Amino acid sequence: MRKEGHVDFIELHILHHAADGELYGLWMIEELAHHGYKVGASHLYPKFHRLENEGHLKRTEHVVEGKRRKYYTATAKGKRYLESRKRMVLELVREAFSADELQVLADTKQARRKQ
Amino acid sequence: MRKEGHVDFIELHILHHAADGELYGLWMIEELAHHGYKVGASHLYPKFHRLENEGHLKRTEHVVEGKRRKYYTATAKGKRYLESRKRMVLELVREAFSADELQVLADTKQARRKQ
DNA sequence: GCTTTTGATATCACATCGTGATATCATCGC
DNA sequence: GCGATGATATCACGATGTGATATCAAAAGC
Repeated sequence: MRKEGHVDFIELHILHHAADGELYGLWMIEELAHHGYKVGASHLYPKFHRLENEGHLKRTEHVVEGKRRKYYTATAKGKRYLESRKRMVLELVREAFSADELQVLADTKQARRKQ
Repeated sequence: MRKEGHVDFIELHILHHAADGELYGLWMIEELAHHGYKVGASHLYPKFHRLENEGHLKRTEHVVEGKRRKYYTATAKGKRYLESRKRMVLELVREAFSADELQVLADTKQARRKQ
């Protein structure tokens, strides 16, 4: 892996949330679990470290509710990388889903926005 | 990898095409290249073998235009597996894309269908 | 104020997977 | 037959994923 032009789904979820705000390990593990991804700490933390080394994530350590956590946010580079991968996801979606499925998807999203 | 509940993008592309009709190695490599995935033979063939062993793909070997090829199609199990993974993709898409992006996607798909 | 518990991060040893290079194989054109 | 071509297979190595276990800091119990 790590080859230019591949899509790692868990990485995408991480970067998506990190582009939106702060996240930390255990929270991310639960978030992924809600989506059906069974990701352990030994999978996630090394990924964080790699993404940080690559300059896609930025770490800020602080204490919340008496818990020492390492929060990550996406860097500008991380956001650009995320967008490029999202474009690849769209290509698969456009190809593999029917027009009806996409319309339902767009509708439910639109409806939620109006609430 | 190979953990229950994870999404492998290249596998998804393979299964999508295999659910639609026959495919073989070199064709799949080119198809993936068009989408920006730089996948080599040493990546793809072992994947085929694994998917076949798992009962997700079925192989039928025959000669076309004087070329001996191993064609794969998705089994019923492979199609069910594909659908379950597609649902996970939709969850990411619903979360990571804006209503406008999804509407544009649905529209372009609809337009193409009418041609 | 020391110990246990709890939330959190880190790492170890092993397995699986991805990668470039190289080998093998069957058929065609000559 | 023999080289060229399209196609599949595999090797050796590096990168990643995995379950188990360790470590760490602060809070709660006593």
